[in-house]
Amino acid sequence: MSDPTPEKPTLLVVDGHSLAFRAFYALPVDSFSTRDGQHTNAIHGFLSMLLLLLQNEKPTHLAVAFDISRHSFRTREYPEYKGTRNETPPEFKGQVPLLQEALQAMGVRTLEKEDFEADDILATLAARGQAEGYRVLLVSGDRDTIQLVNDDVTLLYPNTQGVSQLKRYDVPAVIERYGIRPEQYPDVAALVGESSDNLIGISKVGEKTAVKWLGLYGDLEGILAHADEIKGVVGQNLRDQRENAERNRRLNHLVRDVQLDVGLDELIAKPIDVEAVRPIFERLEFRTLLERVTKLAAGEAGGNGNGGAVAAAAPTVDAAPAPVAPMPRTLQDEELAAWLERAIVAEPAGLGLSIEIAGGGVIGAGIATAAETVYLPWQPGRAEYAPFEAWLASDASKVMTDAKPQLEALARSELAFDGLVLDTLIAGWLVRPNLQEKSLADLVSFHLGESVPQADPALLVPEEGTDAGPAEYAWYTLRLAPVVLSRLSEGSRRLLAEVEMPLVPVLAAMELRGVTVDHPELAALSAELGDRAAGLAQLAYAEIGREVNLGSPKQLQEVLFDQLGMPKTRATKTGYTTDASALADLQESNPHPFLGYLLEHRDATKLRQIVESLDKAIGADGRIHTTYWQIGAATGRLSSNDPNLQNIPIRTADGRRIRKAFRHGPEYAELLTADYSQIEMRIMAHLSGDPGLIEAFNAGEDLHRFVGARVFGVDPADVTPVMRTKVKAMSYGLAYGLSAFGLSKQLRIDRAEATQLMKEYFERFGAVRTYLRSVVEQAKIDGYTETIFGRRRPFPDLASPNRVHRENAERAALNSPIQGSAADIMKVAMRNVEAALTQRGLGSRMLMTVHDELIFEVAPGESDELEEVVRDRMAHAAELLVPLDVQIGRGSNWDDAAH
DNA sequence: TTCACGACGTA
DNA sequence: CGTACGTCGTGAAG
Repeated sequence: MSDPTPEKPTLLVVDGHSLAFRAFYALPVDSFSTRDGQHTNAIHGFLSMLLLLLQNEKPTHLAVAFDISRHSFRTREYPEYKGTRNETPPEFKGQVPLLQEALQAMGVRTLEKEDFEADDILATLAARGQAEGYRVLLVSGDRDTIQLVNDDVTLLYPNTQGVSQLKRYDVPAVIERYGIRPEQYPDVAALVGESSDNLIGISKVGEKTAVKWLGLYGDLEGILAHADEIKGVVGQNLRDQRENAERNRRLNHLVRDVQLDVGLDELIAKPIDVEAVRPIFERLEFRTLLERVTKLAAGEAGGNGNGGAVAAAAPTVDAAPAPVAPMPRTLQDEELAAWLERAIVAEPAGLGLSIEIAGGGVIGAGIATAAETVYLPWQPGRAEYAPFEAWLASDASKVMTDAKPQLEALARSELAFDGLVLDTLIAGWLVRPNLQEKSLADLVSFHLGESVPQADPALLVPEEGTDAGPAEYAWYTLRLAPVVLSRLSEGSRRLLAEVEMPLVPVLAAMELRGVTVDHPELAALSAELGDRAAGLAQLAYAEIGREVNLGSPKQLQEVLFDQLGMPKTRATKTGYTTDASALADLQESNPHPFLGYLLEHRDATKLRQIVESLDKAIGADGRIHTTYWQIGAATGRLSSNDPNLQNIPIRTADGRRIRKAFRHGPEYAELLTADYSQIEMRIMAHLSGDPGLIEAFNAGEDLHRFVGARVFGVDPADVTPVMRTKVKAMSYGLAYGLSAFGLSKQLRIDRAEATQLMKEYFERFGAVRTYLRSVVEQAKIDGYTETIFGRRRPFPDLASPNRVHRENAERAALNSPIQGSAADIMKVAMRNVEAALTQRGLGSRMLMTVHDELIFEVAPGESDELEEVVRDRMAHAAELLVPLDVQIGRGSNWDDAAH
């Protein structure tokens, strides 16, 4: 392709900050840190990329440019410039000086200039290099550098994800991809705006319009000169907002004559002195990179293009392009059967599979081995796909990404399915439960350092036929499998295989079943709550003599603090809180009827919202089908959405009326609910091994009464309700990292009493305190916490120098093994209950889960057997030092079935 | 139309 | 200055 002109020297200039930042997001921060906790992913990614560039491009001259600060002449002209950028992540910040140190050791010149950005240095060196007869290669992640491309200057631009696969932009490439010449790019960007720089363009003007105008009028100046001729809303917007475009154009113009106190001859690329590099690389624990440097220095660089042993997302340049999915073939009948037979042998760990869905049903499927892919445009009743259907139904191993919706589509299309051995989305979540990767594309980007082909959003004129289809998805899924699995601990792999994967079809079945909800009941309740809210609003208005929007915290603040002159409450980002507890405090200190009406109005409208959204979610079958998000919570819990069935009110009588609308279907006899009682406290007892707490559970009497008796030194019979309440709040608060301050606030007691209460508690249950401390200590050593079942959750912020961040992380770390173990136990229970119901051939079905509760639809005559099975499977989902107590209730609706 | 925020429902 | 979620309406930005 690009044939380096041998007689010209090559000047390579890299935008250090932007590439390091790309690398930071491309590589897993968890996988790249030193024993003493220094994050190194950005440094590693950057250097890995640089080494490949050195190897492949063989530059004769080399420099890396950095920004000195966020401030430059641009921010002086326009303070909002780049103002939307978030705070630099702390994990990234410390890496830049280390990177500079490493570059220095490698003999690479770094450049920076007060008041300018790195891209201005690139522009300046590009101009100089061209003038002095160099071939110039620029590496930058900032699109503004496109303007620098010309016959002698080529831009290497990272993909949307990371620093792998640098795209090579020479003049033809820019024209092909963007439809304009490089020097026209800033005009387009000025019109369109650049949100990442906080530069607002002309409203309604996108890239297509901008390119069209450039074709008509040549450049921005010409466009503005003819602004009067442009019709319609966009023309008016252009005339109204031309200052935006003019300002953007001034700001995105790169300065090409920055005063740099360095000559090009000082940028000569020197051979790397391995011994000079060794100390810093060893400090960064870069073994593989040191080997690569050694090889490069020894001139052995060649063959091994992608640096095989690099742990993750090995950056590649043109010489080692990312693998491309094989062209899918379409097979039928015997040919399909034969292919499947061979494929199963070729991929003993399973074939990649991706189901194509439309209208809820199956319309196609992609199947992949490492070397081949097949696409099947499936339709019901087509005999030519019988071998595929047989394979689907068999227990032959399948690897999928986000299998659940696909399993549901298969079920709707009446295709039997078995053999799911791995869902890479779930596996990826176990690697990084704090959830960055929510899709196949995210996984491919993170774990493979590649991007799934898709219409490039940066394209001014979209290409056609570049989108990946089911066959490609299946192929990427298959390639992800070993990489993701290799990043899991043994315990996590077991959790995946034995808990998470078996749960996928269980959740799919629950979602398909849904739950019957009574529409007339909800409609009546909604109307009643609506009337009540309206009445309360009128009463509230009367109190203040005007109408405000009671749902607007902003307007409420005016009423409370300006009009009524109440004392200021806790500060929020945008003013002062008007939340329920603050209003209750105000009611005590400054009683006013308005406050009461407001609180009641809030209750009524909130409930009405919930009722309305539930009502809207009732399907044609009279049932609500939620979606459980298996990777929804970092602790391991499930989340429920669309609608969320895990936050249905229960605490108030009106709230419980909503639960009364949850019914059993007509073929069923009743609902059954089963919940773990005090599961988190039991897990605390187990994990801490506290003899007192264990005794409390084994004694089988009321836990809080037992604990209260110990704490207050009285007989269990003499524990008063007040004492019980205090102890209960204390016990539950412990698992959340509650402080004496928080406890005093919640119980409305003074600090001293709260402190005393905690002291007494820990004197009687000392192992609990020891355990809670040890969780955080161990997490600081390991960087993660672990549940009873081996589920891990990393806590990078435990090392944060920011006290607020660090203490937040400490509380979360404290809670994680407890909440997470409870989630593990419930998942095991669900797997086992579902299996038992199937095995016994019961008609009763599991419908819902709410963290520590399961809800079933009971088939006629099965009540007792179901209760027995459910109780048994839930109670024995885990063997702890204390028994797991399961409370079961039955009734014709969810509320009646509770307790 | 999209987004951040405050508020609030559950475990 | 108590963990984990999802959803709603508002108001500002687009």
